[in-house]
Amino acid sequence: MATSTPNDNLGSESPVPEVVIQRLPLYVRVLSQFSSSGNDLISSEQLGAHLQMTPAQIRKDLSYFGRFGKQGRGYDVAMLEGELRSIMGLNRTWNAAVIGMGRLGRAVVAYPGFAPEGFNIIAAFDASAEIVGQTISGLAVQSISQLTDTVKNLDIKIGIVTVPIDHAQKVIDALVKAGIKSILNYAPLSPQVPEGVTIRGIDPVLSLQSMTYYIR
Amino acid sequence: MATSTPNDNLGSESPVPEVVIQRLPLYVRVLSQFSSSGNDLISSEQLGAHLQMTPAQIRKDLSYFGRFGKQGRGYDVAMLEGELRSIMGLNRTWNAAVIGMGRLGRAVVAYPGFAPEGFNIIAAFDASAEIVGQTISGLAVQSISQLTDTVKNLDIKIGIVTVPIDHAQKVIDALVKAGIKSILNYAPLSPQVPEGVTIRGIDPVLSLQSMTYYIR
DNA sequence: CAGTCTTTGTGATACAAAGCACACACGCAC
DNA sequence: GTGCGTGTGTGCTTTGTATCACAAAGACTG
Repeated sequence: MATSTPNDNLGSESPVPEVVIQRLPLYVRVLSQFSSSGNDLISSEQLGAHLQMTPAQIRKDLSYFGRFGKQGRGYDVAMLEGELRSIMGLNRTWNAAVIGMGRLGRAVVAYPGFAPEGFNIIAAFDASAEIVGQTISGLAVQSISQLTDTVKNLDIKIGIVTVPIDHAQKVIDALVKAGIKSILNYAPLSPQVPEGVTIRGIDPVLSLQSMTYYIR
Repeated sequence: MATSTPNDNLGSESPVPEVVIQRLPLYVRVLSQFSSSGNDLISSEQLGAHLQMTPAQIRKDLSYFGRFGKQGRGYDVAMLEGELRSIMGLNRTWNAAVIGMGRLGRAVVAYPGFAPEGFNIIAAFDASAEIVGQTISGLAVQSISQLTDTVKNLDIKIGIVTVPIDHAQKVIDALVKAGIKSILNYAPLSPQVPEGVTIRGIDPVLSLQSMTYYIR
């Protein structure tokens, strides 16, 4: 779905294309699979086969960040995974907050896939007075009015938006105002965010809609 | 996440770039919002403002399919939405099956967002003998061995994969073998699919991982 | 340790997508 | 019906991304 990200030409930092950044987590994933299946060396060819992309593209992508391979042998799986995690900021944990504790929000806080990857949901918010105060999956649901304070106090860096569509933009604005720079949006709208804030949308309907074209 | 799609140079049909196809549902969404807020004319400028993209790109995208606007006025909202829906194959309903009736599969079949957009989940499958036979959200869970038959009998065109990662590739292969050409994959792996099959992944972790780079 | 084989890293090249800018179509006013 | 304002559709240019292809680096072989 729609994504927006810093163009990142601030100063002279990374001129690394956004697409490349989006592929790195894929590499990390394949590498971790690969290493747990006993291999400790991998070639760009093998990596490419797993991801259905060309070896050249993988080498190009990696070359934005350094020289991690050895000619004639390939890449040390564990080492490359570590390097990529470090580049991406994945060798640490990140605190996240979920806003919207309806059906979807409950599913998100209960989802067991975040924590193992270092994403800890440590706060939950809702607008409804009936839900505020409840404990859901071990989280005490707070009022949205406490958002800014809690974000500051708990060092929350990521906001996950699971409110109904008609509240979504307001909530996103509030997150931005609270200083959040990374937002994961489950609401089916095209959100407006200022430059410098990255937002990614999760929207299965949009994915389905873009597939029917090919089977029409 | 990883997507794969027909390169679509079959015969001499549409040389329409994949990215364009992925944007059309966004246009449809904004148009439907816009019309329900009383407007019946929209310019590429306004559309662009909503989606944070340039007017020129929108006009270019639309020009792949025809000339829908009127100079000096813009686009008739309802008409354009209708045209786009027709182009995308969204002016009909599509039958879908969910494979994997664990936590995630249950959430998917219970999700109320699919049906209003014409995606009807009319079959559910699972490998576990305990789950097969249960009725979940009104669907009688079937054994995966019945997949091919049911797909044929019920005219199912879309497969939604919600099985654990270590079964996902097998299930995807089974769907492909059953003739499914559109797959929505919730399992966190990079699936292998033959050409001619479109697969889209829903993976919040991947989205989070590609955001941390910018706030590292 | 020379020769061969493999696989990287990367400049050069080809391809694809986005943006610009303007001619032209349409609507409206007078 | 002439003239003006607005916004489309699109050829051309610019920007961005992927691929090619090859030199150089390491490993292994006898």
